Amino acid sequence: MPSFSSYKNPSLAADLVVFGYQQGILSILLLNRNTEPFKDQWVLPGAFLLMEERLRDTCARVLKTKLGMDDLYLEQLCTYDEPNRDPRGRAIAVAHYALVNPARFAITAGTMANDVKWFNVKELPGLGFDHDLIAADALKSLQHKILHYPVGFELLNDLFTMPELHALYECILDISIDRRNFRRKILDAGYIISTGKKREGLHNRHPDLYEFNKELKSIHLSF
Amino acid sequence: MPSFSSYKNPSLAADLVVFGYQQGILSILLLNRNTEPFKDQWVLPGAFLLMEERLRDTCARVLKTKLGMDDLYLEQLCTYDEPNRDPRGRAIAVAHYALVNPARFAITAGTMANDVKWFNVKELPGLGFDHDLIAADALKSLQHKILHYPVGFELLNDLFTMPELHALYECILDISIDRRNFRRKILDAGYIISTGKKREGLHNRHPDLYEFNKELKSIHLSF
DNA sequence: ATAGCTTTGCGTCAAAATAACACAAAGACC
DNA sequence: GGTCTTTGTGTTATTTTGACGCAAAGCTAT
Repeated sequence: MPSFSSYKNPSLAADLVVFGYQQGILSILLLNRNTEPFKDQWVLPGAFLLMEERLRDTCARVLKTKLGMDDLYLEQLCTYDEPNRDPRGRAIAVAHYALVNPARFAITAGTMANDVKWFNVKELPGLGFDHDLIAADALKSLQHKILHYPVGFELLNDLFTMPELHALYECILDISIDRRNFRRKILDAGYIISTGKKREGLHNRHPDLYEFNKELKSIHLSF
Repeated sequence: MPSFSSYKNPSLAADLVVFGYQQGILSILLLNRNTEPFKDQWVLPGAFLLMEERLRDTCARVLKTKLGMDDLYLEQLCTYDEPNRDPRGRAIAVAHYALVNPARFAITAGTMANDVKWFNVKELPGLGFDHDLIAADALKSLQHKILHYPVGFELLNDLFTMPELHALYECILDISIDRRNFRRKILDAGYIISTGKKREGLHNRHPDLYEFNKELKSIHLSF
C-alpha cells in the first residue's frame, strides 16, 4: 500500500476553554501572551498537535504543563478554519472545553503566575486571535450540555447540596429558576442521590448532601 | 512578526455524509474505492484540505467535482483523530454532513457512475476507514438537529404536504409519531405556512401544500 | 429560653402541554 | 351511489409545568 505523499498541510492546534466554578461564578482560564502576535493580550490556552498525539492528548499536555491540572472532563467542540485567524500562517484549531473544580488545583505563585488567570465568563476581556468567538461558542455548548448530560458534578465537589447545584445551573444558564421546581425536576430525573448526610457548619438550616447518579448516561431537563 | 516554522503536520481532510431523502427512505451517498487501501469497499466522499481553502470549500469542491452537486446545506461535525484511522499515514478528518433533495440532481451514468451510490442508512454496508463511526455519528447529529432547527425543508421540495413532512420525521427519527399530534405541534411552532394550494393527481383526498417559514431560526420539537 | 430571621424541604393548585383517539370531509374506484 | 383510503379537525384524559404557601431547621439577639 502506498503511503500518500503529504500535501502541504496547515498547522493543527487544540485550543482549550477551561471552565471553572467557584463562589457562584463561572470562569474560564486565560493566558497572557508574552510574544507577538497579540503580545500582552489574553488568549485561550492551546498547543499544536504533535504527530504522535491525539487531540485529547494535546489538551492533556496543555492542562498538565501550562496549568498543572490533570484528569479533567474534556469535550471536543468544532473546528475553526478561517484562513486569517492566525497572522503567522495557516493554522486550524479544534476547540475543546474542560470542566474543572478549581478547589482541586490551588492557584500557586509557581504554576499559576501572573500570566494565568481566571476570568468571569460575563466579564471577559477582548481576546486575541478568534478566541472571543471560540469562548462564546464553548459557553453555548456547555449550556446545552448541562441540560442533556450529567456534567455539573465535574464542577462541584463529590458531595454537594441542592442549593449549590441550583446556583450552578442558574449561573451557567444565566437564568433564574424557581428553587422548588428545580428540586422536583432534578430529583424526578434521578440525576442525584441523597446520601442522608447534611452539610454542617453553615448558617441556618443545614442542607442535605447529595452525590451524582453515575449510572445516568443522559438526562432531559428544561428550564 | 515571526511566521512560525511549521511543525510536521498531519494531513487534514473533510469527509462528507451526504443525506438524501426519497421514496420515504433516508440514504447517504457512498463511493466505491478503486485504489488501496480499502479497494472495492464503500467509503464516504472526502478530500484533503488545500492550503487556500476553508473546510466548507473543500466540501463544496467534493460535492461539485465528484458528485455534481452544489448549493447544499452543510454542517460541520466533529473531528476524527485516531492515529491509525488511515493506514497510509496520519490523517485527521473533520466530518460534515450535507442535506440534499436527490430530485434536484438526477443520477446519470456520467456523474453517478457505478462507483457512486445511495444507500439506505438502515442498510449500510461495512465502510472503509472509520467511516461507519462517522456515518453513525452524523445520523445522530441530524436526528438532534431536526428537532431544534428547521432543516427538513433541505430534503424536501419547496412545496410539500403534511404527510410528507410527517413521514420525513418518522424516517429520520426512526420512531412512529401520531399524525394528528404531529400536525398540531408543527403548526403551533409556526414551522410551516399553508399556501392554500393542494397537491393534485394523487389518490384519495388531496393534501394541502405548505412551504417552510424561512424567518424561523430555531424551533423546539419533542416527539 | 424564646422571639425573630434566614434557609431549606415539602406540598398545593391552576395552567399548559401531551398522548390517545373519534369523526367527518375529500377523492378514487367499483 | 356505495365503499374504501387518505386527510383535516376536534375532544378528552393524563402528565408536566410554573407559581407559590407553609412549616421545620438552625442561627442570633435579647
